Amino acid sequence: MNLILVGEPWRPLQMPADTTQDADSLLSYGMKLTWDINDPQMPQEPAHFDHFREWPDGYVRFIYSSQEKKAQRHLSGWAMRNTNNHNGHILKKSCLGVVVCARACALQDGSHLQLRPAICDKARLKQQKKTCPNCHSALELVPCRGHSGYPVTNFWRLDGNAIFFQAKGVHDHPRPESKSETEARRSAFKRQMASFYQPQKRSSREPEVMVTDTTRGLCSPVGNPQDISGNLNNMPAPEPRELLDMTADTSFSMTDQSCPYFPNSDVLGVTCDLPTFQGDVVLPFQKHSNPSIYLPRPPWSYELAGPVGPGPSPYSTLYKDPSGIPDDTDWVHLNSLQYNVSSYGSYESSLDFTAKYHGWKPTQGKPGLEERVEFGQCQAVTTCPYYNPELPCRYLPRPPAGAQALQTVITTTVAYQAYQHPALKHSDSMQEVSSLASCTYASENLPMPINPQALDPPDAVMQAASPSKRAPVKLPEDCQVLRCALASPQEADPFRTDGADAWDVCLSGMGSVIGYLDRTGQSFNFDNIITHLNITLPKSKNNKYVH
DNA sequence: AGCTGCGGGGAAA
DNA sequence: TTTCCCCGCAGCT
Repeated sequence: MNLILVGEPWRPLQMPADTTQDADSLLSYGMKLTWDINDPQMPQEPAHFDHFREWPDGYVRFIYSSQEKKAQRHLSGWAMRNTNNHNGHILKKSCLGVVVCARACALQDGSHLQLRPAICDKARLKQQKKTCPNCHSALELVPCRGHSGYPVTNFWRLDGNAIFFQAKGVHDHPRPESKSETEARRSAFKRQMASFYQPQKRSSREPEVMVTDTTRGLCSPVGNPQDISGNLNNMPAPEPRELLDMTADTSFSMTDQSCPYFPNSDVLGVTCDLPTFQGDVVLPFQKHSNPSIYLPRPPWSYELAGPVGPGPSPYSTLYKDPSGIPDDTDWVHLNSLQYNVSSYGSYESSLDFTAKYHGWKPTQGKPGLEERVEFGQCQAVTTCPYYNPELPCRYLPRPPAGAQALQTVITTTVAYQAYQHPALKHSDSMQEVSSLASCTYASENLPMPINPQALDPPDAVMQAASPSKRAPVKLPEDCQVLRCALASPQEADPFRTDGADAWDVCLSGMGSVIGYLDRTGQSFNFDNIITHLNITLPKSKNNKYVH
């Protein structure tokens, strides 16, 4: 197949008339232009800027205004650390992954621990020495291998009045706690600690001392042990857009569960032991009925264990003394069941996907957009980064190791069906293709059909299904990725004025889908499966860093 | 203490 | 040569 993506540099890609409008509503501005972060000359004076994306994923490009504060700070929801690329003009960051419980213990609501790895090496080592606040087993760092076995990389480049952002790779791990959440929680913790040391002053007035977050319509009494976790009522005021998005979440109750509680009485006992507050203290979060309120990440599915790339598995050496007292402030209660999809941006992710999804309709397919990349063969790959031979079931709460084959079969079938639908109807009718699911390039905003002939279904299926194919799928450097996504303009953020951002739903692989559906008891039908096909494409030869 | 950016330098392909 | 990563340092919060 030939995904010919040759566009005139710095010019918006030409779209067929009947799809231009849709494309405009789905493309980020950065993706409409053809540029690479390493280009000697960047698009000059972009006409538009993209909204800041907190959770960029996939091979995406955005152009932010140089006035965008978050872009200025090179922020990301992902835990990105600076990586030296020996290029002073381009800031490169690589993803650190996510810190999880080594035993993948299920919290009270079935969710899993997903911490934000400390950026600082020393701090991260210190962090990993701590134990899971829920089961007291070790914490482990799940490295990101989403870019050809290497961590996903983000590039930032300031050029004129624009900040160019380019991401390479697809995160193959759940989202960690976002930086803002971490900071908010830590600051909240400090405030809570301060209040704890003034118990008498507060106790007499406790009914009056309500930390009210009017922006979220939440309040809870300070000093209540349940409040120690300090999350909801101490979260920073969201940006207007985020606030709007929260109110758009139909599952969000403004009244109930405003007071988080500790899911684990053991933990509660620990955290209520004031002396232990002096140091790092576990601050378990209780998931809100809508966890997106303060857990705005839809963790990737864990089910399909997979290779860890070139490096050794980090999981085998992480068990520690389970009797250790949790001493980490950095843990958050997540619901991985509802959020096995990846949405983009803090505002996108604040919405309850499960509530939205059923109202979605497939977007219109788009004829191949052009990218200044030379395409050749495409290869469907799975994203299975968590396989650990020693812990074969760690992310498979239900299927035992022996069920692998069964899951493989199911995965095969569904994967092929998911693939085949667009394939069978692709050639002449984009609308028919898109009636099933649109395949978007680079996961965000750029819908582009996948030519089925290049996907080579058997190969793709085999790779996704065969246990023997669990070996790391080495991809060409800087390969491009096509990700089938379901994007619904109708469901796009209604508060977004430019309509540039689409709701992309990307799963980390068919196995993830199956596992998710399996866990949630949903049937294997196409509507329940949002394909996430990674199509690798050869690297552009001129993709070099400017030195 | 931790985050961030810069830069030196080694390893691997 | 290119592209990784690790590491240390300094500035900042």
